[in-house]
This record gives sequence, C-alpha cells and structure tokens, in this order.
Amino acid sequence: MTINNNTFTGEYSYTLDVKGRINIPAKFRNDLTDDNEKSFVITKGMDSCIWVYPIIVWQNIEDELKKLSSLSNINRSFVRNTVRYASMVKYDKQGRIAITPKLIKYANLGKEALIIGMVNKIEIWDPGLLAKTDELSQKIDSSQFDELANKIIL
Amino acid sequence: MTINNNTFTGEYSYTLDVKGRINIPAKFRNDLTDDNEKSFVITKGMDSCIWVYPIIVWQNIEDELKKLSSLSNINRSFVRNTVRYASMVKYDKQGRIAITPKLIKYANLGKEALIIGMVNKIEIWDPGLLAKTDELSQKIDSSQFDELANKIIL
DNA sequence: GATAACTACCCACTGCTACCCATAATCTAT
DNA sequence: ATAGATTATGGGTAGCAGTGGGTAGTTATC
Repeated sequence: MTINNNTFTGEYSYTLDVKGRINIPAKFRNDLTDDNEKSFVITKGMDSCIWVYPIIVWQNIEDELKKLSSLSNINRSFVRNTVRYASMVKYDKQGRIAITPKLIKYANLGKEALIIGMVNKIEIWDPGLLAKTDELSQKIDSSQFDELANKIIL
Repeated sequence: MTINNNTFTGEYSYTLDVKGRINIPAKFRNDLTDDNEKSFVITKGMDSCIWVYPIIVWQNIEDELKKLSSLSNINRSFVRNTVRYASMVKYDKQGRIAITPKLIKYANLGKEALIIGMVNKIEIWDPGLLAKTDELSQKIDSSQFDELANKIIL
C-alpha cells in the first residue's frame, strides 16, 4: 500500500557499486505506477545532487516547459542546466538503475549514497555534501522556513 | 465510542521491544478511520520526539508540499527537511508499528516510551526527555499562553 | 574484420523484515 | 464471579531486499 502514487518520502542509505549502479529503495519502486514501466528520468539537480523523476512526472514538466516562452530567463537556464543532462533509465531485476559517470562526478558520489524522497521526485546525495548543504540553508533562511512551516505543517 | 475521528488524546506508557516495535494504544487505533488502512506516517517531531500522523492527514501535507516549486532554494530545503525522515508504517496484527533506528536515536528512546495524543497527531517520547521539556516550557512567560487564549476557547 | 570495451541481463549469497503464532495480563459482559 | 474477548509483549521463520559478480551479445576502435 502506498500513500500517494509516484510520491516519495524518507531517507535511505545505499551503496553505489563499481559498475555505477545503485538500488532504488523497494518502497519507492512500489510507489511507482505501472505506466512508468519501471523507468525514471535522471538528471542534474539544482543542488549538488541527482534528481530522479518518474517518467510520467517528467513528461508533465516537459509539457510545462513547452508552454513557457524562451524569453523567460529562468526557463532558459532551467532547460540548459537540467533538461540537458536528462536521460531515461529502467531499473533491473534487482531494482537498480545505472548512473552515468557525468552525474556521478557532478554529485561527487563515492561508495556511500543517500537517497531521499522529495515528494514528486527522488534525490541522490553524497552524505557529506548533503550535511554541508543542510547546515548552510538552515543558517540562511530560518525565518522563511518558519513561515512555510506555519502554512503547511499541522 | 470515539469523540472525533482521527483525533487523539491521553497519555500511555508502552515498551519498545528489541526489534524496534511499539504498540499503538488500542484507543488510538479505534479512533483511526478505516480509510487510513491501519497506517500512519512517522517522522521527526520539532522537539526531540517522534510524530505519528494518520495517513489521510499526512496526505494533505504532501499535497501542499507538491505545490512548492523546486526552483526556489528555500522550498527545496524545506521539503527535504520535512519529508526526509517520514515513512509510512502499518500496524501489525498485534497493533504495533516498527520505528526506524534513525528515529529511535533521534528521540533517544530506550525500553520505556510515552505515547501522547496531540489531537490530530500522536507523539512518542522518552519519559525523561519529556519531563525535562515540560519543565522548560513551564518557565516560559505566561503571556504566551494569554496570546493563545485569544485564539482558542477552552 | 579482429579485438577491445561496454552494457544489459542473469545468478548467487546474506541479512533483515514482514508476517505468523504463543502467552500472559487486562477488560467486559452476563 | 467467571468465562470469553481483547490487549500487550515476546519470539520464530519464510521470503524478499540489497549487494556482488559473471557472461553473452552489442557497439566501438583500429
């Protein structure tokens, strides 16, 4: 049973093997609807992590992008930095996806990796980098943080 | 008989077994509506405790989180921190849920644990930590309670 | 066209967890 | 008061999840 379809929560620790493969947590695979055909789109995240989208979620993003004018600055840079590196991956019988060397390098991944559910997508992090990023963001935006928390969390 | 659906009150003392399982009080289970399918979402609380939400309550939180665009830095770190420790748990035939080692460590749980109804969610505490937190909050200026009094009639 | 490199797919091992059963204590109804 | 039901806790186990490694078939290179 799942909370919501194609929706991911929780943090898991997994190992990246010498072939560049990493396991997608069984929970996440179960949350994935069948029309995704066991496939994700992996790409560069906006922090130093890898973003993993279910393909039908990614399709929505592409549709939205098509509607946006290229005159928009933010749109151009999002397309350039994110979409550019996107590639489709299907997980194997053991539930693993292969990560391209470019993305492994970008996310500074070693043997240990953290996989985090981010509601509509998944993030893959180097543990050290995530800790550092966390620390930074909490120092900077605590007031905006509280504002969001008051709005959303019961 | 229940007062309100998915609404929890009262304090109960339970034991965490060696497998990290803890009983959800029978009264709370009875208060849980069927559409939750015997499932909760457990996550880090704001004090050093564990928050336990009925699934349908958590779904509202997820829906709100989905509306936040990942283009914004603050949104990304907020979603990450909110969802990172959240996982769905279903209670077994005996009415127990399994608590992840990470959360046990965070809440500093030993064998004894207090389970407290917090209206729309449940809190799990180490008894010593709760006592200490209680003591601290008693010292807080009573003017803050006066402020609350303007919002809620008891 | 021969060889090297790579990738997709397959198999194997280990440890854990979800599920089951057992038992004692407590509650409930007649 | 007593029998039956429910609740709280402990423990065993089959099956699966996570990980490593092998190989055949495909693509790239010279």
